[in-house]
Amino acid sequence: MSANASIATLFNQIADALEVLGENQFKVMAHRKAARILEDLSDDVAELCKSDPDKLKSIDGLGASSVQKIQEFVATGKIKAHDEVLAKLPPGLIDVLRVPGLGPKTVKLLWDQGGVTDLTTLKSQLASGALEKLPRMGAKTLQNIAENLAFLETAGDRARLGDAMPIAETFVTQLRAIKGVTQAEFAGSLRRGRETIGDIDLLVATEHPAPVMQYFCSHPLVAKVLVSGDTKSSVRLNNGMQVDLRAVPAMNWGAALLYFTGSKDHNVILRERAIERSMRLNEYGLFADDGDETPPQQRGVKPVASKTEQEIYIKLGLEWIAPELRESHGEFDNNLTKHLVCAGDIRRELHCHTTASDGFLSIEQLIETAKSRGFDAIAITDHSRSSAQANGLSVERLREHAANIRAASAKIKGIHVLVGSEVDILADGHLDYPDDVLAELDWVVASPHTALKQTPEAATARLLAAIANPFVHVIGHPTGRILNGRPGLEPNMKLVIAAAAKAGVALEINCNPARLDLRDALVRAAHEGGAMISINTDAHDGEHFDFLRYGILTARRAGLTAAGCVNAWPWKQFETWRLSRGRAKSLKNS
DNA sequence: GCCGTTTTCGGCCCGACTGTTTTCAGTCG
Repeated sequence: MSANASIATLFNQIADALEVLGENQFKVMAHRKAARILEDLSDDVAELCKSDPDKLKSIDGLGASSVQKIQEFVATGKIKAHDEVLAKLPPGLIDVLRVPGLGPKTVKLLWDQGGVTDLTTLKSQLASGALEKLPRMGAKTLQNIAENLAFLETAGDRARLGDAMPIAETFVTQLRAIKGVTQAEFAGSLRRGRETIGDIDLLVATEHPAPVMQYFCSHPLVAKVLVSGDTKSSVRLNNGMQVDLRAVPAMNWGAALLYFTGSKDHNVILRERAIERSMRLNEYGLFADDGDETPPQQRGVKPVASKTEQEIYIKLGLEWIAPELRESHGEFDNNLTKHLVCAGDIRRELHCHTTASDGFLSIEQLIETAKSRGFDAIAITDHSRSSAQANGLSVERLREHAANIRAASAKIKGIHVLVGSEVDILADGHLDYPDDVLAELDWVVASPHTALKQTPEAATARLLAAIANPFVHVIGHPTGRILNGRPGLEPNMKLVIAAAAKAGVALEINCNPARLDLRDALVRAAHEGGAMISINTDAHDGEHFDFLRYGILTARRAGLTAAGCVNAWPWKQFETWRLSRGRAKSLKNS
């Protein structure tokens, strides 16, 4: 685990412990915010402590106390304040907070008066009936705790973006079909395009929410209704995923969509801007602050803005900010919305596989698929010889495959076909084919597939060696991570990005939702560091071309522009760059 | 704990829903 992730974990644990101990809630929130900042930070904090400690101190949300803790961890591997605050609680008590519905107050009560010290004692105390005499512990509450504890024991990780999106879209389509529903969208982290999703947030506009709530709670995918109110319901699906639905009148649509899209930190800043302008913002709208404590929407006060997100941003002195940027990462000072790359900008696919290695489409099918999507080119990049598990090509098979690709290309007009390879970057940084073989190719994606647990130093040297090879165009899925699977390489990305920028090698956003590699924060660092980005689906089948949307969301979260993405460049510009690498040959038919 | 174009002290977002309550505490997002 990186230092950033380790420290973020400790900060979250401090927050959990402080909360159970009943400490100031703003102190708790400050620790959680610091943890979020560390998780999203592209720089390695250990590196930063050494090379640029001032940058650490300048990060908004990290104060003197947090910086001191970070420096302490980097120097000693521990945080004294963490040890001290956790020593005040039984070792397993903060795990009890993970049970849905159990917050700090209840956990404190269970500990003080119920003999609960961890998840095991919670289970045994529930079974023994010892908790029944506690205040506010009725039969219903105890039953919910037992059910939620059982759920926690089987619950998996956060859902991947690519798993949550199709489910959300199914619901949205069905909700839109209900009479009286004028609008329906998914919101939350899904709309912001985060790589993993805690739960799916759905929003509908309707003047008649009752039938919508009834439809939702009785949906065939629903395993358990968690909450069901007049305007808000939550359910757990058969696959364990939680889905929340909120219904609002059409006139409140924009305010609600803004509110439920988040992020939390983005919304806090919006509300602060509202207060600075003598207004208040909630999920019903932006209202003039008249000093009355009762919420304005309950008094029939007409909002200043509420129907669309755009008009709310405008009244707050801002232009609309794309959901992918709403993470409080500088979007208020530098709103890149108008410049972000979008799916329509993508003109070519530069990493995909045929049946020659581990794909499911023939060369012809792959080319036709790319053509049908309106692409001007496709690079066919089957695996190299070391990827035996993926039926990687020997040099002989590669040459035969190349001839087959050129033959197919000659038959299919209207699209450029690049003969390429996804070449393994071996553990020591050597590529899986010798340079004279690479020189026969139009296009080279170099990717790590094995030895993904090597040290950061070895990983850095490995990627730098691949970048230094003059035949390489793109480093494919640079870290090799699998979401909810394996962490992958942890190279010094500052050095990798600088080298890629200098050499003119692109770094990939692999769109496969299990990968999304590079991840958003590293794409941001790469783009800002002057490295080119290549967004590729790594398609092994026709439908994998649809993964592009996930790569685009990741790119937009990073503030990537079309100009920074080689897949979006005009063909001539792309060719000039491609041919500048190694001795790649120009296409016969170009 | 963090922050500052009125502030180095005094604020820091707020509403829906549930369960246990006779008026509200706790959780969640």
